[in-house]
Amino acid sequence: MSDYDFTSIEKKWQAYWETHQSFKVTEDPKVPKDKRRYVLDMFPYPSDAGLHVGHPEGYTATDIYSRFLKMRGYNVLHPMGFDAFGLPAENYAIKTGTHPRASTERNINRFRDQIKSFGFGYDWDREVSTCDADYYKWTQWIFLKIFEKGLAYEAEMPINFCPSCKTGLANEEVKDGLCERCHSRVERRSLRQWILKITAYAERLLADLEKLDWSESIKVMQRNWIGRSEGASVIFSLEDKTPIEVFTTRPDTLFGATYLVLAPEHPLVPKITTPDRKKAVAAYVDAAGRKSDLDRTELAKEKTGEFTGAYAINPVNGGKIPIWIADYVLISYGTGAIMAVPAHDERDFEFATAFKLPIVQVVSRDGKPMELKEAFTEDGVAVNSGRFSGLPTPEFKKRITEWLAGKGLGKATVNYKLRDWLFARQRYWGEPIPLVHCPKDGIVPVPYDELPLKLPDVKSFAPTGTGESPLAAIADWVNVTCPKCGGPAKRETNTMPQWAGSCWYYLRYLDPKNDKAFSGRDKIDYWMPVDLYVGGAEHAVLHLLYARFWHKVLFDLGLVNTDEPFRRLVNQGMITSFAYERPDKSLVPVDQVDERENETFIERATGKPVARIIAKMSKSLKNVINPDDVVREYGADSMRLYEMFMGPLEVSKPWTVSGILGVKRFLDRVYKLGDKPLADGEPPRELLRLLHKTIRKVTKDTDNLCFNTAISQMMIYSGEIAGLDTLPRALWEPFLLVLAPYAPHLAEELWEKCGRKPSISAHPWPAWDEALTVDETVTIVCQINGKVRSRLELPRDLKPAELEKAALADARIRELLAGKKPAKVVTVPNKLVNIVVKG
RNA sequence: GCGAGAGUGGUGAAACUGGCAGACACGCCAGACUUAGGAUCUGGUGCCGCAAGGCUUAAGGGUUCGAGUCCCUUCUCUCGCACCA
Repeated sequence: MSDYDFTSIEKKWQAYWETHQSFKVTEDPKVPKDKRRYVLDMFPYPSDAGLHVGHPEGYTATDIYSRFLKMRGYNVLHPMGFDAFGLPAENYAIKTGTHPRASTERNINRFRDQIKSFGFGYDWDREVSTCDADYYKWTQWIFLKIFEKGLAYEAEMPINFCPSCKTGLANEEVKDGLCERCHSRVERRSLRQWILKITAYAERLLADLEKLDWSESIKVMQRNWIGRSEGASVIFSLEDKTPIEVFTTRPDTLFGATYLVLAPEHPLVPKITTPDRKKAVAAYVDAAGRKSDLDRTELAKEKTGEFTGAYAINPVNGGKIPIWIADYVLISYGTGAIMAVPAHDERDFEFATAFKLPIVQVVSRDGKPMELKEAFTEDGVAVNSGRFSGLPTPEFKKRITEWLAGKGLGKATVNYKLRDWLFARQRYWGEPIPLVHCPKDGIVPVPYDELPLKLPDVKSFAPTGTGESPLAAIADWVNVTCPKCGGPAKRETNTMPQWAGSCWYYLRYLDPKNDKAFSGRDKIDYWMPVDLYVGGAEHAVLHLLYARFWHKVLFDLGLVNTDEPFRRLVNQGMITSFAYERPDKSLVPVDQVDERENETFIERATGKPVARIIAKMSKSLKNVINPDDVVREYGADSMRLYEMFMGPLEVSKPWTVSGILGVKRFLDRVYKLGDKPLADGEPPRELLRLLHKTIRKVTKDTDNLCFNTAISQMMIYSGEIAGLDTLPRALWEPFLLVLAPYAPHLAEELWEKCGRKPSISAHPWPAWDEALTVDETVTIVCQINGKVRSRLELPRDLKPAELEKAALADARIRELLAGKKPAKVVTVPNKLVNIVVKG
């Protein structure tokens, strides 16, 4: 008897797969379209911390699924690569002087080794790195296509600027006013920027979500982010007839508009402000300009504003209403101006109350005015609205919009919260934007045949912080001749954001070495779209929105075959860890806590009890699990199996050491089963039945990504056959086959040990015989008034009358009935009999 | 505040279209063998009760012969959004 030496077994088979190119994929034209699958992982950013346990969770899921599909006869594309441009490498370079390329390469090599140590069946010939010139050549190429299509523009405008990362950020990269990456407070700064017109695709990005098999929560996040709202734009005018356009979703409340509010940045503000209000207004505008978005929202409780001294005319009733400015109105949404209806909008109500402005009710619940202690924002029936009074809200909206349109005073309008995508970074380690600024010809694209525009070497990686990237300091790179007129010109020195490379990497995998095109059209047609995309939910509105946008642009250019890239998306849950919390909610690192009996935990330093909680893994809590350690101590197969056994893929779940021991024991048992002598005879009937049930369950569960229940079925099965002295081949080999996607190294080893030729991954998946899964007898539950009172072991498929008869004949049932007559008997074939008695 | 998802043993979790709640695993208990490093094997283990039996899927109500599952109300947690007019 030998020990389960997982380390040498895993090394052996990883070497075998590598030398035999077991997972190399080609575009075999004989395989029909419905037998091809593209299974994609979100590629990692190779940080210097190495892989964390969250990475192999998604990767294991897709690996099991891909191996499973392959065994079922599919041609499966399952590639891996690296999202390799980005700030951490650059920051490291600033600190140490190491070129980002050097540290990135080192990290990639480490990541690749780590990923390989799990035995994932990637086709490594298709590996891509977004920072390779051969790759970013095509990122630049696609950018130029976007530029040519008029979807990229340059603008100098106030933007989100992270003072710590020293670069501008897209809206999607700011969370609660903090930089999504480093959590510094984001400032407002005016910078020259390159911006992509993602808003031009807002409607399609929204509508096409319907076609996608994605989790509802991600779709909702994207919908909210795009933020479509239907309403009307209405033109108010000043006394001197200057028009002011506002956007409202409630044109039905026009009669209740008692003042207008402009954003402080609104261009009309300086023009309309009366001399006596100039000083106060200018001070307010200045203060608002210096506030960050966070400041503006943090102070949300107290409404502030200033009266401009000007008045506007309400187009529906000729009412003269004051015009205010306030920072609760955003210049970037709608027209930067609103009509305020305090009776029916909470914010306007607050503002009107604070500044003692009139509140006029124009909607009521039932057509009769009611007392308003707060804004009534629901739909209702119009009041105080002239000849529109009495109309229900939706009808009113339609009628008033038509009326306004007829008078040229407004029209139906759709607005989106989505803003254009700020696409320039004032940093070094990214794709150079391939444009040239010529004093004569303006913006001139770098000719396609000069791509890639290579990232030059620099002396200093440090961002200047002035809105210029480190590239600006390299005179002989910056100064060029204009591709158009040949005169002196300057290169664009901004680089692209990290998201650029990941917008299309799934297309490069299809044809990674193509130097004529970003990807061959035949390859795109062969594989696309991605059938299953697995990754973390943190990219819900960043990568996933940007990639959809680029894909749609490529689709419109006729360069790809579908208008959506990722047909099905699954977000794996986070792997968390236990930590401890004092009664005051402060956290205690795990190494400072002792466990006592019955689930109590004591902080060693104080001797006081602390509560066990589930927390994200973090260095400070000392609860980080390093996957390398796990592979070394328990083996890759145990790690794979454990991460899948913990619970459903989509939910987050805490790591426990005892949990991995459980699956390790299972693999130990399976390994020992391999020592039993094999027999060729007919296996026992019950075990054969269990085998077919197991094949069925593992097949269906794997297909549905329900790996935890598939594993539990394999545990049950292995437990049952463990009692045999000799192992019928017919029970053993099919089991190894269903185990193979889950614990591929062990399965290969045992497959070889029982005399089969490797690789098991190339062997067809076993089929189950439905007839063989059927039990001869079934347990019939006998209930009286819904309570289980007895169980009967009966032949299958008895008729209802027979079931009823059997149940009523049961001694226990007769005793409990005590002669009472059943009022009703419900029977469910092969399941139960429920006897209903009264009284 | 709004939106989405979720609340099942000591723990991670199962449960198909309403039909034996708690599969599988951890932990714990008992036994076997005896133990060199998280041993292994067998049995038990939702709660209350000596027992018969009763109770049990966040709480309460409803529909139903029958509800973890469907409907209503409330509570709690996680995530996302948050002056978007």
